[in-house]
Amino acid sequence: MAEITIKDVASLAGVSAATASRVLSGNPATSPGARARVAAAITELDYRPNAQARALRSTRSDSIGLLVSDVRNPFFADLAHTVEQAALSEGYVTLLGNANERKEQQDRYLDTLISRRVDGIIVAPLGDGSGSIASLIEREIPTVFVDRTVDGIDVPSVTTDSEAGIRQAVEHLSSVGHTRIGYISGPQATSTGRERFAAFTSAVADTGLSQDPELVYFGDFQAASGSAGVHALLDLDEPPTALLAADSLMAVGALAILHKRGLRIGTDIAMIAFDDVEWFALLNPALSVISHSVEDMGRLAVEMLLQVIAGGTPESVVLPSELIIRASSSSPISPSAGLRPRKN
Amino acid sequence: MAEITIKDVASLAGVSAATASRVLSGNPATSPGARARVAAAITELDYRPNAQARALRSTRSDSIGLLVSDVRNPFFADLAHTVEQAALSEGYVTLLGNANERKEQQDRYLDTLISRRVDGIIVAPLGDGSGSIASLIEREIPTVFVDRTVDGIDVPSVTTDSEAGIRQAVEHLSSVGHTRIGYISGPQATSTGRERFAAFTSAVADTGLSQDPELVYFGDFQAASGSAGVHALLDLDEPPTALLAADSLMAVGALAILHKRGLRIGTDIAMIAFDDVEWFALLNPALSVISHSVEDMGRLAVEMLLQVIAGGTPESVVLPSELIIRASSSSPISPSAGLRPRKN
DNA sequence: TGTGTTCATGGAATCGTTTCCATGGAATCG
DNA sequence: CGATTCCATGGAAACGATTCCATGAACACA
Repeated sequence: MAEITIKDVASLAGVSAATASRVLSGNPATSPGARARVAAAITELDYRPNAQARALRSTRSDSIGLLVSDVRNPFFADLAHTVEQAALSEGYVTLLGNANERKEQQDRYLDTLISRRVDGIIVAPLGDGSGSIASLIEREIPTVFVDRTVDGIDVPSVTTDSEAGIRQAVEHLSSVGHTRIGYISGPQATSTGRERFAAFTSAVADTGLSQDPELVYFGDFQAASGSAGVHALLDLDEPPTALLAADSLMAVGALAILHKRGLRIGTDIAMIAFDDVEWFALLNPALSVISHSVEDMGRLAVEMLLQVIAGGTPESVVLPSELIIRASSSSPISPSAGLRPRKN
Repeated sequence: MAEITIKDVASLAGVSAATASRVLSGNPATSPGARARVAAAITELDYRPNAQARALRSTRSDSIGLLVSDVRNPFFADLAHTVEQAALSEGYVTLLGNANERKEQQDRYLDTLISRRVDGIIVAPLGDGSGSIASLIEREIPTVFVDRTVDGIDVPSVTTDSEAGIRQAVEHLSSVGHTRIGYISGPQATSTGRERFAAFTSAVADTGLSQDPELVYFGDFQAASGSAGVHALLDLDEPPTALLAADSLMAVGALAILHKRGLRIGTDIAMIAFDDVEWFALLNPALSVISHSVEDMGRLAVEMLLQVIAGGTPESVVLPSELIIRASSSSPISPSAGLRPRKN
C-alpha cells in the first residue's frame, strides 16, 4: 500500500537519497559499489520512481500531447500511431485528445495539456488563433501543427499540398468527359477545408468546367455530412456526374448513400476521395484517391517538435499529394449519368 | 517565461497561498471578497495550476492509461475514442499506448503508466500474467481489461462472447453448402485468439464439417498475416470454399489477396469477418460480419474503472456478438468453388 | 462586559524527487 | 611528507501545490 520511495531504496542500499538519485539518473559521480547496491535495492523493492515528483523538480514531464479531431478517422488513427511510436522511442509518452471538430473541446483539451505541463504539443488545429491556441503561443509551449495551420499563428507545421492533388483530380475527371463535378467540402474553419475548396474552385475554373455554386456542399469532415452531401447534390435539378470528397470519412458517408440509392460507382457516377485508406483499393470498383503520406507527416511532426523543445525553430514542411487513379473514376462518362434515378 | 504559481495569484489578490488554494478547490471556508479577488487575479495572470504539483500532494493524477494493440485497427480506434470521451467527461485525460501485439512493448508501456501514477489503467492485455501485469496487480493499481483477459489474473473485464457469433457463422456457412471453411486465427497469446479458435473448432465439429487442421492458419491480428493466411489456405491441395477471419485487420489483408488472385468474393469464395467496421457494408459484395458493440465496451470499461478507483469491485461483463449476413457469404456454394484457379 | 462560538485566514509541513553545496577521505604531485 | 586536487557522499533547499493547525476578528448570548 505504502508508496516505495527513493528513501526506502536508499536506506536499503545503505546510502543517502541523493546518491540513490544519482545512480538512477546515471550521474557519473557514483562509486561502483553504490551503483550495485542501489540497483539491487531497486529490483528488490520493485521501485518505480514517481514521475510526478520528478517532473515537478526538473520541469520536464517527458510527455507530449497529441490533439486530433477524431481517431476514428483512419488518417488520424495512422497519425496517432506513428506519433505515439516515434515519441515513445524518444522516451516520451503521448496524451491523446479528440476535439471532434469542435472548438470548445479543442480549447478544453489544450487547457488540460497546459496544466499537465506536457513538454510539447502536436495539434491538428481548428478555428482561428483565439482561445487556448493563443495561450499556447504566449506561454511559449513547444507546439507543432500537423495537417492544418492557423492563419496568423507562426508555428512550425507539417502539412500537405492539397492543391496539386485536387488539380490532378479535376483535370482527370475532365479528361474522361465530366463537366459537372460535385464537391463535398470540409469545414471552412479548418485550413485544409479552405485550401482544398480554393484548389477545387480554381481548378474547375481553369479547366473550364461548371462553376455552379450548387455543386459544392459544405460538410464537416465527418461521415454523416458526406451522406447529407450526396443527398443534396443528387437532388439538384442538374446533378453532378462525378463527386470529389475532401476527406475519407465524408467519402465513406457518400459511398453508403450512393449504394443505398442504387447508383453504380464508376459507371453511373465517378468518385474520388482525398486521403488514401488501405481498403479503398479493396472496394469494387476500387476508389480513386488523392494520396499523401501520413507516416512522413507523423514522423516529421515528432522530429520537429523535439527540435522546438530543444530550442530550435525548424522550417515548416509541405508534403506532396498525388492522384491515384482507380476504377471508380476511370470510365468515360456514362450516357445515363446525370439523370436522376427517381425519374427513370 | 517564469512560471506563474499560486503564490503570484495569492499576492496579487492580497491573500495567502492557502486561501488561494481554497478558492481554487471550491472550499467553502472563503469569504466572497477573497473569492472575487482571487478569481480576478487568476484571469488577470492567466494562471494554470501545475497538475504535477497537485498530483504529488494529493496522490491522484486525474489521468488514466489506455493500452491497446494498435489504434490503426478500427476496433481499437473506436474504443480509444469512446474511452477518451467518457474519461474526459469525468475529468480524466487519457494516455494512449500501442503495444503492437508485442509483450515487451506492453510491459514497457505499463511500466511508464505505473511511473506516471495514473489513477487507473484500461488494457487489452496480451500474454500471460507475467511481467508488468503482475506489478499492476501487486500494487493494486485500478485496472480493467477490455476485449481480452489473462488467465489466472482476477481483474474486472469487459469482453465479447465470441462463441455465439462464431457458431452462427459456421452454421450459416454450412447451411449454404460449405464443408471446408478456412479459418484465419488470431494469436494464441491472446484470450480472444484462443477463445475464437476454440469456438471455431467446436462449431465445425458439431456441424459435421471438415476438421482438417490445415484449414486453420495462425495469424497475429494484423493485416499482413491475413494476406499470408489466404495464400497458405488457397495453396492447399483442397482449398476451402469459405473463409472466416478472426478480426477486421486480417480480413482486410485477406480481401486484398483474394482480389489480387482474381477470386470473386461471394461467388468463388465466401468470406466472413469478426468485428464490424462501418465500411465493410460498403464493399461490393458487402461483407458478412460478426458484430459486437464497441461503444458499449468502451463506456462500460470507463464506468467500471471509475468504480474500481472508488474502491468497488464491479462484476465483469460479457457482451453478445451476432452474425450479420450480407452478400459475401449468402450465395450457395458455387460449382467452381474449391478448384484452384491456377489449375483451370 | 465577559465568555464562548464561528469562521476566514496565514504559517508551516508535506508529497518524492533533483541538485546545489559542503565535507572529508583518498590519491597525486612537488 | 605536506599541500593540492579529485571525487564520492550526505544534508538541505527547492519545485508548486494542498491541508492541518493555530490565530484572531467578529459576533452572539447571558
